Amino acid sequence: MDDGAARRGPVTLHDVARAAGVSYATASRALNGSERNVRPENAERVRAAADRLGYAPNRPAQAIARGSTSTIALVVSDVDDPYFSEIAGGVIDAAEDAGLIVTMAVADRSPGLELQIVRALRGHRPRAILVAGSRIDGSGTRDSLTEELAAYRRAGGRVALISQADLPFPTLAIDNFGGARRLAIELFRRGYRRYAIVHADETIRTSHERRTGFLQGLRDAGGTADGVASVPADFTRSGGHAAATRLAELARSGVEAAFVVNDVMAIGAMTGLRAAGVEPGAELAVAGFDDIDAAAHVHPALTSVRVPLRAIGRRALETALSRTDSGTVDIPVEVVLRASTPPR
Amino acid sequence: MDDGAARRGPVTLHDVARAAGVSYATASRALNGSERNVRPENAERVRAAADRLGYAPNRPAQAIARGSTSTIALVVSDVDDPYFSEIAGGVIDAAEDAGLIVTMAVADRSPGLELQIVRALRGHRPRAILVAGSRIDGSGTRDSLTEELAAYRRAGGRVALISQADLPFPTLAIDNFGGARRLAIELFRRGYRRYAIVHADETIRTSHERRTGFLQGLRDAGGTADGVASVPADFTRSGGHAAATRLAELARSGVEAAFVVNDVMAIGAMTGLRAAGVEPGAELAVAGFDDIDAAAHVHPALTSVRVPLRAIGRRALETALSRTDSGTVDIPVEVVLRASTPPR
DNA sequence: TTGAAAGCGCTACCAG
DNA sequence: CTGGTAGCGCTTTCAA
Repeated sequence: MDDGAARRGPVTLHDVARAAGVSYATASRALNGSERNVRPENAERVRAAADRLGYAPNRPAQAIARGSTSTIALVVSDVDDPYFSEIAGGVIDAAEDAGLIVTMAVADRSPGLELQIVRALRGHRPRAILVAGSRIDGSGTRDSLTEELAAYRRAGGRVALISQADLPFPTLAIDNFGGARRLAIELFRRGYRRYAIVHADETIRTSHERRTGFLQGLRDAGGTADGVASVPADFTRSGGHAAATRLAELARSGVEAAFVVNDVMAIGAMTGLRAAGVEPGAELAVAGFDDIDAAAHVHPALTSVRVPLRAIGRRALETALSRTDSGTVDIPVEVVLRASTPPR
Repeated sequence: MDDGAARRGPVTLHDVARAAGVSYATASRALNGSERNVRPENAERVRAAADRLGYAPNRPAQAIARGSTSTIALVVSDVDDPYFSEIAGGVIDAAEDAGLIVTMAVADRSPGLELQIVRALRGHRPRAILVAGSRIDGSGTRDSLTEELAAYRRAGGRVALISQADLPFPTLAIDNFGGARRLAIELFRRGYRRYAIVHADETIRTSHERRTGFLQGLRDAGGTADGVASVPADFTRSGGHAAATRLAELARSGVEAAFVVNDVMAIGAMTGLRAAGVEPGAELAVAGFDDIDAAAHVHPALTSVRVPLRAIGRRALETALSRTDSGTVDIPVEVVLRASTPPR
């Protein structure tokens, strides 16, 4: 009755074959091969033996024999940020559907680290490498990253980027400029005339695009971009929170609405405002961008621009895997007006 | 000048060796081996060639040759939940320090899926499998999961569980009962006498432990657990949000404080309360559990029980990897009183 | 210090 | 339909 289950080391296909009384090759076919060319009776015996022994095929071995793995590599800037974790959720979902597993690395918003990570990941021979995260202008890492990814692709790998326009790979481009522009128009229509924009460093592409889009929207709506107060802040919740001090002052001096370049910061700002004695929504309208899950669940519910994060994650995987080399995929966004920007 | 970089397929060690004019074995030693027994001059040439060709060692091949991979498998219930993403962040950090990469799977709070995932993961021969997520009583999956993990370990794998006491593997146990108990005592000391508890299904171990711990604390503080209102809810933010309706009624009928079994739900509840016209903190004190990042950044800041999530992630990896088979590691928790439960 | 060659577990091709 | 076996890319003895 002892099939060797107590032996050290994993059960191998060899063990299974012996236990089932068939050849190595047959066992392989029964378990993983084309399924079609092995007598049902034998196949059954092999499967039974595998089960009994708790056999799990050695993936690295399969990978090397087949020349391709069943993993997807995902690089994000930060797992704790809902923006990225929602994207990651989408990728993981889609990967699971495709029988793939995802390895996740965190670049911590450092282009240098991001480069290192991609290099390391390449060695794992994933089916695809997905990189999510705002490009940082002038980091000097652009070319190396491109070269790294190009080498990977030359070797047969697939690549997709999320929100990193202008690298020569299939990219899911989020319409930051257009979304912010339309948000501005809607806000203007609701009656707001005096604005503040809370934004991050100008080298962060996303922040820059959203800010300029918003200003353009103001002009397009018939207003002016002059006199819009600019409040720089960290690209994090505490950044938003910290910016609230300044925002509270501005509110008291007549500013009516604040556009914060992402929801995480906006939520931080709302909390900070409340702490500073300014009621968000009532005394200062606040709008964000991304429409993360939490946006609809804060109080007042946050006006935002909906970015279909989970769908983007799924789509990124599909794009990478699809044979046809789609260039840039434009992801449409949509303004979502909520209670934090009541009509005035 | 053409080293074959334009050839299809990845650059192999063989290519590097040839380019450097040394043998395969030497190249291997120079790049990955014990480093010590290759002439510096040769080592340098190999490294240069590798660099020039953009060589990245084929990990699956190394894995099979060495008999061990450099990946860690992490199973969580949900990536979007800060509880898990903070843990994941800790794991990824620690893994990076150890030169390991983490593959992440999401069990979606389904014990069945969790089992399947562990089975699949086993095939990837990770160095360790880490499972985070509250055990669900009576799911009938306990024994199979144990067997799967045992088989993995028999084959040389390492295992660590987070908050899943009572499976026979090294476990990081969060003191749910004790933390909730001490929270109750502190709240009692602050003057609260009439309570409600928002909790999830009793089969969710974590929820159960926190609820009973809180009740015990009330008794230990000299109060009574009788008459504590029980509000069942989903183990999610919207669950907490939905529970707020009931909570608002209770507040109006004299309940002074609500203990919500986790922060995500508690934050949802605070938002819901505000929407229902009850000011959290002022009209109804609210306390949560976990002390996720957001807890300190909502308004009013949420009283909670601090669970060192990131540290737990790091620790889980260390525990799994450590030779000495530590049994259960007790993770201390700490009550953090904030503005959502002002003294009364 | 180096090279040759035997595996590692599995797939896939080639005969039977 | 089945078995034998040559690789896959790398590590690691074993000799030289």
